[in-house]
Amino acid sequence: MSKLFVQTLREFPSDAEVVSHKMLARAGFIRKLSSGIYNYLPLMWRVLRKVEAIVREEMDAAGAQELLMPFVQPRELWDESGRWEVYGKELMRLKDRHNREMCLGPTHEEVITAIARDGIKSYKQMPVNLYQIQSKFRDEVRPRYGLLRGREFIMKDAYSFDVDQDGLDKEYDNMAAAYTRIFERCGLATKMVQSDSGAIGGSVSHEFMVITDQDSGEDTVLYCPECGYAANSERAVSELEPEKTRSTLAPKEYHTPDIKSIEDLARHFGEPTNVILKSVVYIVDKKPVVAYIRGDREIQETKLKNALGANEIRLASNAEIEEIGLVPGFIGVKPIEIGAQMIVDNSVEGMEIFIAGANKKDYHVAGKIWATPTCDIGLAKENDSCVHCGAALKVTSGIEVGNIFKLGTKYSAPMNAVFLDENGKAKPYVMGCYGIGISRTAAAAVEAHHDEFGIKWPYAIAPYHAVVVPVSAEQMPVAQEIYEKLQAAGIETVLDDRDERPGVKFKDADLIGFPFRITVGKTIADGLVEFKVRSNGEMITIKPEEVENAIRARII
RNA sequence: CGGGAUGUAGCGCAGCUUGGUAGCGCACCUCGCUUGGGACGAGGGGGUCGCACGUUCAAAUCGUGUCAUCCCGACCA
Repeated sequence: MSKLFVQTLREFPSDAEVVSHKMLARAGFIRKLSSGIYNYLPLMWRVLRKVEAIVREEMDAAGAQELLMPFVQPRELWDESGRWEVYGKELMRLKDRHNREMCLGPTHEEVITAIARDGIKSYKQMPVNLYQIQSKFRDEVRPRYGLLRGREFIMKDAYSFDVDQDGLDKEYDNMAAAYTRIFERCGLATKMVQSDSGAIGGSVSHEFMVITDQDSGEDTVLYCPECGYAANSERAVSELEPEKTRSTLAPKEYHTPDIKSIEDLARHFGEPTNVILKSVVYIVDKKPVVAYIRGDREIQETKLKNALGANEIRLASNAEIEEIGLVPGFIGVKPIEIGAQMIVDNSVEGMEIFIAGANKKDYHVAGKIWATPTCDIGLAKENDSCVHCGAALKVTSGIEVGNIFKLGTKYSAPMNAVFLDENGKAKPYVMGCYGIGISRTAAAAVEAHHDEFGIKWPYAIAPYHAVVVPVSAEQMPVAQEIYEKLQAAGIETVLDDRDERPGVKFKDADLIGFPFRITVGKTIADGLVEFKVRSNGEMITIKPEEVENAIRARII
């Protein structure tokens, strides 16, 4: 321990917000170099290598082959897939000395597709699954939460190539099974949930979410306790009550001076919020779009974006709303007359008589629904009905540690990455891609396993398995002996040989999170040492020669 | 990109209002003492006060600009 390069801090760093960031920084695992960019110090690197080792074992066992692609990539490749333009500012671009445009790889679909294009010419060479473990760079608009959302992070990314959809479906299931094993071995309980495909693209995708009790999860997951349906809120679908909602107001115009919000309107009229039409104006790819939804529901912007096939979406400012001839707070159902696109959520279908803005200041109007096609752009909520079995949905927050996508020919077709089938016909590969955030997984483990004193590493990914703490110098020889025996037995052990008071050693041991602590103190007079389990606080007094078995009995 | 805040020693902070030779706690070094849950005493090392320009006899302190960091939002694997 005296030689271990680790500096624990007495206090949490002031710039840390979430528990994993606070703990890892204070316990000397990481140190920030720049916003969203961290040094992985020796303890952290040991953890990361353990996570990587588990990932490698399971990926190899699942038939994938490891390779390593360059971190720096040429623009030409990204032009082929069309993502140089689409990816946006998140793509870290740079120029070399010849003024050639390059980028730092945020993901490697382009490169791997180029590799496959050169190497896979025949259907006989497939299926194949290639993966790498490497640093990725994404210039996040707002990095935060330490390792949970860094700009540079370590990721395992795998890409599969198949001759047809059937092959892809099989590999997708194969990867899902491997992922489940990986996270289990890392000591993490995960849920596999349906997700939106985002910038990677493709038809079907799932995320692996670590479910924590805290609010540290950035994603919201809806799941059905009855049938097992689970989805990210960006994608989750649900059913509303079948009954129609109708306002009791007579169909006419009402004076509503300065009453703009749904809540105020509900109070003013003495009506429930579900008979009020909510209108929200967005700027979608630079054009205004008015989205409608039932007053008690919320718009899910990712769904809206997908429904419109859009790339960029944001709320319109009041000025922009006025510019297209609408009155903020009093937007009604006729923007189509002034040229803005309309999109209506399914929830509006169940509104028979409703209250909406009158398109003029200080007036609302009650009336009947107008006929228009609807789609799903609403956020599913807790207690909505499951579309599969009707049970009430539940909500939880999660940390996304892995995701799997069915890409199909999204990259192979535009990049002309083809093979010859049995009939000598050229076809694009059917691809899948599969990611695991290595550094995020390690941080998620801290989120899931800690207490007020520090980290409680799961045994499989702990930087070390055990620490031997001699209370005073007299106990050093016995401590040294135990340390050496454990090391020889393959249990990675640290001997706290520092000239510190026991309190300091105990605090550091708890903070760093060694799964097992062996304390050599007064009881050694009776030939006994104290054996403490970090995860559950179990503490027993045993003979030194029993320590190894005590540890083995407690790891599964 | 919008809103808010903060930059002073490795970490946590005070000093700034009212300009006058930069401080505290922890950490670090030396000595003593202490040893079952972050002891104590004495001595010591370490800072272009984010950077630039300006005002002034004099700037950590006032002004302008700039950069960085953090929080909320928008965004995102």
